[in-house]
Amino acid sequence: MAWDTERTKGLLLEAATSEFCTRGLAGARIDRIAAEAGVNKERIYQYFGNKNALFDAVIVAALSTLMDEVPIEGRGPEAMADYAGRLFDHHQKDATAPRLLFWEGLERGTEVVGLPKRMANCASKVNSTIAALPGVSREDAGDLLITIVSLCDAAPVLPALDGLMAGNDPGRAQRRRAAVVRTVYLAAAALAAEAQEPLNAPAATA
Amino acid sequence: MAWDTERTKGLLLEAATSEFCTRGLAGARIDRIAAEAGVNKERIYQYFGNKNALFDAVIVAALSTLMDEVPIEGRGPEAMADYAGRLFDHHQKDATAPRLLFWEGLERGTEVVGLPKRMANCASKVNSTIAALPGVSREDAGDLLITIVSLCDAAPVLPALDGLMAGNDPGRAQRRRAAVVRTVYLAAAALAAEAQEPLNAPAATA
DNA sequence: ATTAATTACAACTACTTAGTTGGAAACTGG
DNA sequence: CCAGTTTCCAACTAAGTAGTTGTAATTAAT
Repeated sequence: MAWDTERTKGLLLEAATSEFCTRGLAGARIDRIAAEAGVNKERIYQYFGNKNALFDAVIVAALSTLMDEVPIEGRGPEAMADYAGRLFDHHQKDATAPRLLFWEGLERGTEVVGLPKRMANCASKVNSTIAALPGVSREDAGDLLITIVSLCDAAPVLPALDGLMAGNDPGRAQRRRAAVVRTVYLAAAALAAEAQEPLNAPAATA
Repeated sequence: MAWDTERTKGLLLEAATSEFCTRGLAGARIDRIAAEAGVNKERIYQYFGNKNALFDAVIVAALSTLMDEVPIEGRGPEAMADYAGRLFDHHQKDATAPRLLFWEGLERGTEVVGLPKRMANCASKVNSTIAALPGVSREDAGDLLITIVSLCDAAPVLPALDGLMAGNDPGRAQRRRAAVVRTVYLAAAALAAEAQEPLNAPAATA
């Protein structure tokens, strides 16, 4: 059996994803990642460089995977609401992506890694949004996507907020999901309507 | 001059707020907090106990201050949209509260400190929301508030998202603000309308 | 003043951390 | 089988880390 370096890299990346997801960049421990992967930690430095570069690799891999796993499908405001619902469900099942996204935002600020690939991913989502809502501007499509991401990704990262606001009743996750879907539908429908009749500009900004 | 222990505590809390805000719980350094406050670090252990307890004190102080600084005023969906706009502006000027909120969510999970006080604060906001939108249920009011917090607090914590989606054009912060305000208005108006005519239930959850 | 408590602080401890190194083991082509 | 390269790993290093302690200064009550 030849040295299966790809497998080792994969094990390391998987363990690192789990560790960074739960503890963040500052809280993650290289030794723990190596131990969980069953690999000597020196491999991390050979394959990825250092802790920061490993974090970068985890971020790029996880967020790019997510983009493929939850596509925008169909047409009209319903399609965007449906997308939001599926994104919400996905994050409810596995909070890796939203947690990594917020870790990155908090610990890295505006410094983004893997820019070209991620910009391409975002542009692709913007294009899908425009396809779903013909006539909507790129700016409005981007804003709608940010709204969707904010609503779907904040929920699993702020698990206590639900309980603080609504008490401990069961089924509040489902109600939260419904609220997100409805809000996104309303926002998308407003953009679509505005795109149809752009002449009577509503004073929405006031 | 007597021992001004309150001043010392205040200096420590201020320095700790800044340190935890930028670096989080795992990334913060006790030595750095003491140095920035111009106080010996042993004082931290006398006054607050340990690093975690200091973090707790910072969280409770910062979030409770915020609740008072940005009140819900007026009636109708416009009032909720206005509240969202002021919250957005507040966080744009000073991202301390949203950053601490997300640090807490990521590093602490569901374990919330200062529960009674914070539940009271949330209940107060829920009551204000119900006052602004008569007939709305506590659950829907809480959901609307979570929507507002998600939209307003995610923006300063994910500063890169804007650029990734919409490019680097200036004024995108203002457009984002307008989008948040409009979205909140639509969500609040829908809840208000539903409260007026509760008999024909729209299939919003489907 | 004297005493007893509190507040301040520098030095210290025990431990953990990211990152390195030197050499052994496993694979490759000849 | 052999030389050269790559992969592996245990032990090591140098620099922090949270938290403690012994002691001196400050205060207020006697």
